[in-house]
Amino acid sequence: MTPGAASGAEASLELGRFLPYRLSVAAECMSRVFAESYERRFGLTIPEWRVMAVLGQGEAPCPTQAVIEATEMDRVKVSRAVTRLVDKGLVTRRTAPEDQRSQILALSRKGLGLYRQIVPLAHALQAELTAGLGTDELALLDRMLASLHARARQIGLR
Amino acid sequence: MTPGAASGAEASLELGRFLPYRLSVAAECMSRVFAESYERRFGLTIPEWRVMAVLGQGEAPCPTQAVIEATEMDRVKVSRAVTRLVDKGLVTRRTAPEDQRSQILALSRKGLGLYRQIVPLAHALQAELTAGLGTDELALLDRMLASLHARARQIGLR
DNA sequence: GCCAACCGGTTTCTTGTGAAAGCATCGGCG
DNA sequence: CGCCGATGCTTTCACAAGAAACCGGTTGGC
Repeated sequence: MTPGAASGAEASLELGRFLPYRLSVAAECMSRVFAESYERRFGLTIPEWRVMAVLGQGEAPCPTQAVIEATEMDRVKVSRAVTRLVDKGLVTRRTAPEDQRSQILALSRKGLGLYRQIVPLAHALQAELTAGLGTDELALLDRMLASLHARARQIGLR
Repeated sequence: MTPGAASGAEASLELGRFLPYRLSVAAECMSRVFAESYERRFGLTIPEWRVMAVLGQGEAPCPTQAVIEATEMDRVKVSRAVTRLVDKGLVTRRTAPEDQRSQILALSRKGLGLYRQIVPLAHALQAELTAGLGTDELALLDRMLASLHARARQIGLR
């Protein structure tokens, strides 16, 4: 922190040291890298990938609602991603027997195959990005992101 | 890290532990909080606020190009944000004498007034969000974000 | 000087997003 | 049973974002 500016009430603000900005820019840049990679190699968008990621982990069929929660994405976004994935034959969608409104999603055989191709790439890309950081640092990063996320969420809902 | 999953080549991937996802979700959530606050209290969008933040720091008139670089935003985004700010009377725009293509931007008196209102709020909100973290941790976070950003950028440009 | 490539910035066009409305189903309560 | 609010998901609508085309203005090579 700049000498003579210890309190939280400075008159000026350097964007480059402003956390929300830093976080947003870093996240965006990172997302772009992944988005491009997924798009180029697998023809997937990030929302589509996120849905597949949820369906792939555990491989259990899963109601849409659970996907919405697990991906933290908008209902609409999920709905559209699922539609596209079904069109591509990567995901199956059947209405739940016990509640006809809800839908049970699962990876198709083809989808599972693709998922198994993507996962190693995702891990590799993540490793490449985090190469400069130690595992203990990464653990701390994780905790900090969780803390920031939780607080933002708390403030966000009024 | 999960026991028995030390290498980077796991068969599965838990979205909740996947850094780009975590980062993206946290940043988005945080942005929403700020966006809502800026909008509600000052009628500004985040792109608009970023432009003002750059113009406010140092208060020196500044060519558009510099704003584009400092905010890491798209040319188009900046162009539109500036237009709106000029319409609102918060920013002045004159063509540079030495190069008629380029434009020199600055906060108007009114804009500077608003800027001085926003800065303390921004700091306060940031403080609230980071309340759970120590200053040393925050410094580390800053370094890690820089590292991730730099690597992503490097990978990004082919 | 003149023309072509270039550059700063805006406009156009396509696409993705989320809020709100819509549609179908479900569960509770009279 | 039959209504009515709640719920799961989709569609519509308005708008923001970025790619590419565009429009002066500038610069460098001849």
